[in-house]
Amino acid sequence: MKTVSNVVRDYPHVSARTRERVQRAIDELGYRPNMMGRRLATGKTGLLTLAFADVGIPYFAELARVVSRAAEARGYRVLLEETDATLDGERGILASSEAGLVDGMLFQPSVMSSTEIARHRSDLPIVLLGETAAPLTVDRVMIDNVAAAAEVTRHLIAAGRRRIGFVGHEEPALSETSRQRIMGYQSALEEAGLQPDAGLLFPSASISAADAAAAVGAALDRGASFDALVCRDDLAAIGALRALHERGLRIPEDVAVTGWDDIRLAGMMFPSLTSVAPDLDALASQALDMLFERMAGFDGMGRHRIAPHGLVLRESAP
Amino acid sequence: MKTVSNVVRDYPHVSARTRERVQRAIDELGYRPNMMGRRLATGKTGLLTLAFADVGIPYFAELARVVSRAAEARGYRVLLEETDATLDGERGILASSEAGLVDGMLFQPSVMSSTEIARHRSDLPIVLLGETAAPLTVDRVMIDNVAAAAEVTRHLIAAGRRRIGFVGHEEPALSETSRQRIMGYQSALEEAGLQPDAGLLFPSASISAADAAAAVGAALDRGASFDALVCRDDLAAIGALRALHERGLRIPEDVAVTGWDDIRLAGMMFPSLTSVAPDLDALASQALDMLFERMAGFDGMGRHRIAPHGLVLRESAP
DNA sequence: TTGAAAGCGCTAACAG
DNA sequence: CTGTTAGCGCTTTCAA
Repeated sequence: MKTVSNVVRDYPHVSARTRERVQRAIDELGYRPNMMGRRLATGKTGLLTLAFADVGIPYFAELARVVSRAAEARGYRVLLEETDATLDGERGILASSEAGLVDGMLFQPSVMSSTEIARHRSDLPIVLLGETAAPLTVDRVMIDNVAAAAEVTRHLIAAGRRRIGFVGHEEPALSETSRQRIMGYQSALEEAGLQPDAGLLFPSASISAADAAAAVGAALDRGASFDALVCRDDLAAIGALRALHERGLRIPEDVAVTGWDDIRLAGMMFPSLTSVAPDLDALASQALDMLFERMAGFDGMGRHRIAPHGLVLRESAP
Repeated sequence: MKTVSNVVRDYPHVSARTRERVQRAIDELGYRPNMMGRRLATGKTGLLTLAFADVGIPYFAELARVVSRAAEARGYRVLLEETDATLDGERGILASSEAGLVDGMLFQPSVMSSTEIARHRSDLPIVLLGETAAPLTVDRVMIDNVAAAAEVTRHLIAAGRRRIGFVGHEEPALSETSRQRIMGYQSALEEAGLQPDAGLLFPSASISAADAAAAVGAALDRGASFDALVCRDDLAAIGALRALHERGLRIPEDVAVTGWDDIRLAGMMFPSLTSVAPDLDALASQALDMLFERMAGFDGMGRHRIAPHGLVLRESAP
């Protein structure tokens, strides 16, 4: 029994002859190791949960891809879990009454508060993704949203834009993501001596191109005037493009537009989207590094890491 | 031990008093049932694999979402597996040397041949998704691609289009998906007395908007002339829109464009995309129905089911 | 209605 | 280097 186990797992101290004999039997019988047995015995499942709002949102889909590849490289598989950005959904993720299904979890909360996350004392190693306020006790990776938002805003200012709006944040309850991006946007305006104008903030009913288009369209129809839009994410930017196109405005001549996330389709819009590009590979590997350290027993304070980002200049805001 | 097990699983024949006593102990101790133990004992894992090329492709991301919700409603979780549309990737999925990790699998092959799939005698219940030729022995769900392609082509013909191209299939090796769509397209042309023109087939180097844009752009630049494009999928359509825009052609006035899959962003393009809309909910639930029957022991011939589809008319081909 | 015993398929510790 | 003996945490008989 043990010898077979050793052969299956490539344990070195097995004589070539025995190994070969066992292997032949394995092949003949079509034996497949049963994971559940192995995992019960070792206590490791080889599974990770990746939880976020909705795979149908391109950013998350691309994140899932990157995480899943990175996990696979470390011998892990990924279980996808969607919260629909609801409190219940997110609580369900943390509560998930069954233990031992996964060895660790990568979790991007949308609405849960830092304190509620902190209160959840679970034995499951967790690393948080994204900007939602993370408790000091929990690891987290994000990009520097404030800095990136300031960069993109500065880029517009340098191109001569003076009335710069912001599109796509939630209302009335701002997500931490939106808050940080708006902070960066505002600080860049102020640093250039421009007056932030609350009338140039255009919230969207949901994270979707359709709602962003509706918001920008309504603003234009009631006479709002701006020469650039910083969008919370690429979906909002795509919606903004659509609303502007519909009303015959030229992009970027009349209004420059920037997105965020640099999703695959960003370059295929017309005009193509200038966008903040988080380094997903770095983000995923930093997150997994910390998660594996936790799984290996590390029990220190929460580490908060910053993943790099870039700004990809395209036609919508050259 | 057994009594606790009974309480945990809500087995009815436990006295109220005992149940209450056990429950209190569970709460105090923070006991969580360990899935691996349960699953080893029952032989069921509660896990399903969903395998396809790439979650970064919007259609697959949306499919993942629908499947994952439908599976959850039946008490199952979904393990995501990507093949990158490579033969090795797909073989790896079928071979996956460990048994017992999942109870069943939904698999959308991209390149594997029907015979190779058939040859793979595995004890794992499988249902195939999509058009790739499926062996008679294996269950499969798809939409009627030939019919849908004919419908969309007829729609263009009815709108007065006469030189209708097809965009986005592979070259030189056509996928079964593309083959069926081209068949439907061609049959609608012929039925209207239009001459199919091989010069109006514009293959794309990959399933991506960028390559489709390059293909359509190159065709236009070498003088190809057409008044409508049936695109293999929405990504190809988005690429086609881009190439047409770049060259100052009006859509739909000069060229009408149709997509396929009706991804979320289809309605947000400018102009918004007319698209074939597969009924993903129906597709997922039919697939899961058959999969659960297999998991329950059904061992008959492969069932080949057709899920419904619609045609969503939007600005690009009203 | 409750409890005792056996075993799911594997690995870890130990002995030979 | 190989084999034996105990579990991992649960469920499933089967008795009490």
